[in-house]
Amino acid sequence: MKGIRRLAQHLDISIGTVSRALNGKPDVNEETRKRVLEAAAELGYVPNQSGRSLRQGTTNIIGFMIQTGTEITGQGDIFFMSVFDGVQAVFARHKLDLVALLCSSQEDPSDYLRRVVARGFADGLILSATQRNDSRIEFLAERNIPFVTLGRSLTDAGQPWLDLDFEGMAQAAIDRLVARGHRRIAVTRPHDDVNLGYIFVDRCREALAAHGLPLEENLIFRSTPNEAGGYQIARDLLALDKPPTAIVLINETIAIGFYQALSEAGVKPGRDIAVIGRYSPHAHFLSPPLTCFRLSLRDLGIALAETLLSAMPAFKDHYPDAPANKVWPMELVEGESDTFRVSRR
Amino acid sequence: MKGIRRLAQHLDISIGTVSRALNGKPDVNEETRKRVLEAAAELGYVPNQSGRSLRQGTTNIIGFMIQTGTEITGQGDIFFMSVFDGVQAVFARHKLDLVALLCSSQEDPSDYLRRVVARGFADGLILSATQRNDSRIEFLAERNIPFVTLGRSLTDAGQPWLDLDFEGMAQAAIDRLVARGHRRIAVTRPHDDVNLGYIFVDRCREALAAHGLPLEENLIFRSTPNEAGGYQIARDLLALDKPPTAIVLINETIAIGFYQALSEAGVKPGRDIAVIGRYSPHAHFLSPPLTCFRLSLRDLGIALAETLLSAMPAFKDHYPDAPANKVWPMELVEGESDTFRVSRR
DNA sequence: CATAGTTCCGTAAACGTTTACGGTAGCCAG
DNA sequence: CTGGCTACCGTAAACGTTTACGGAACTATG
Repeated sequence: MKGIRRLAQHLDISIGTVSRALNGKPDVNEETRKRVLEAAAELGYVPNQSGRSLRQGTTNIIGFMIQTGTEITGQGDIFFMSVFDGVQAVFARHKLDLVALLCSSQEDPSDYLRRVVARGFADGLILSATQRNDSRIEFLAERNIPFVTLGRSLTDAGQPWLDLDFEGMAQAAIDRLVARGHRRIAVTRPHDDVNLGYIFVDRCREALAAHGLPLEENLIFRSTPNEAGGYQIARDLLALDKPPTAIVLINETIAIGFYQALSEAGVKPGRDIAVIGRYSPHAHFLSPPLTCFRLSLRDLGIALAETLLSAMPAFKDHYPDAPANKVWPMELVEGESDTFRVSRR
Repeated sequence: MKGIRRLAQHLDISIGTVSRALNGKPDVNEETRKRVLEAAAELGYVPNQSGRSLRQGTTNIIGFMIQTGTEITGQGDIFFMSVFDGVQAVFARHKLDLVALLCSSQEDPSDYLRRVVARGFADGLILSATQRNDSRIEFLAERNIPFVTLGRSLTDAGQPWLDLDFEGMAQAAIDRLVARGHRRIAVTRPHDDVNLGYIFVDRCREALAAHGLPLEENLIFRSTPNEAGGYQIARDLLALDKPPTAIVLINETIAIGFYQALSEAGVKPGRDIAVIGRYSPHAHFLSPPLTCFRLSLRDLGIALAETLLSAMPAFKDHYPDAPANKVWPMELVEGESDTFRVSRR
């Protein structure tokens, strides 16, 4: 005899009463409920997840899908760990558990979803590393599986999404650099599948145009979102006949490699070139400290969770005014990497 | 009508045959199997996970438990993403899925296990951030849930474990530095709960003793395993009356902050002090490049998976000679941060 | 032709829960 | 005493699978 039956037998009451007692249902004497809870603790009983979700049609699990093995966004684990923490803070209130669904770099993300999610593994999903065209979105929308994406996509099934405010960052960075006299400003972008590259570069172009300046095509640097990519960018940049006087880095970790390549060439950020980047724990420990855009990842996680829950019928009424779409603002952290000014002539 | 019944009705055969056909059981005509598979693809049928695991008593899911919100090990996401990738490479062969179980920093890890794992959520577990005394180990051992830990623990229930070879690193680093004339060598360690600190420091002490040298207590630096921790260490170190001439850093990211604090004081690694650390993608992009110990995280993941499977009855015979315990060797990557020599006098 | 063996398939039980439903006992009002 | 209400509890069905078992239809063997 196992499970709830064992508990019921031990207490000499029916399994129905045991179940009701454990789940806080009303139709049970407070005295017996107390006995049940005590016995459950004593015997170490925990309800079987499969039995429960089979009956209820719900798993109380939310999946956060991330890809392993590759670096798509260059957002390190610090990034995810912080976001996770915010998400969990919300889910804990509803007895939901968060797990990270790890899609191997060997497997197509949509196949992965079909394999694991379509079997009723999770009640809802958070998608990260959203692609510019993302078939996962259609897949989930067709099946009516609640989800929210971290990152906008051209694929639009009316899904909720949150994203970082790359437009705001582009606008603020360009305005700031132009105000300091820069006229030839470089920007970086990740590879073609990543939507934020388009969003960011387009807005940089607009912001420059508003000042009557062009975004020169050879000043748009494409790279992998890691240290080596930043290193390569700096090398390419310095090899130009007429290098730019300022640059905006879109990824976090590329700053490290970028600084190093500059250093090897005797070029110093803030003195010889203006650099603006993204915050990461190391940003403050570069020489000079990186001027960068930061946001609260924990708060972002909280917002992700609330937006997802507002898309789930069972929790919708708890979050009446959670935004379905939102760009998350970033704040500027002043460093000394962008103090280089260009005088008008 | 839903699920397998719908499929069976559509094909006008029994659900038993459908199930056998889908699961590759022998007692089914190849012709009908073909029809079933086609119909399943057409109707988009995927078996329900709860129903299946309720019946089989197995979930085909392996959990990799990590803690969110806090930085315990200072191993970034790059660390986990790479390990995950190796683990998945093995699991894919057995149709096992890997998910990361995210334990909030707000919750006790053992309570977490009780809540989610004890309900039959996963068939096996990989534990990371193993503590010096870790109650999770007892909990899992009592319940006969197969698991392997990444990191040794004093808590010994005969569980399999893998760990990085901190002894080998300590020995090689100390020998190398002593050979270059250093006699006052500092080491770092994480906070008290983390076992590797004891392992590492103890071996450093032994290695020094073999050369007739002491490990001075005030040259053991304790810090958080992040950039800020490294910064603080360097500040404390430079403030000493008689700073050491060499240091071995046990965490990956502390090197960045350490370098920065040195730089601010005009002290240069390789020229004024010898530094040896741990590999991370940024190690090569520091100035000068960090001499560090590296290992293949993907291979480590593969070994973790194989060791876990060899502890699971259902897969034991596939991995007859997977080691139950192993320290994973690290290789030295030569940089220029440890070229500083001290002449005997 | 009888028997045994093989191949394939259908039936039904089982996994561990939750929950709709009905029933009993006690109480109170008429 | 009757009827209705409340409080509590037991029964059994249901969730979607897998699989042991048995049986039907053939084939092969003697």
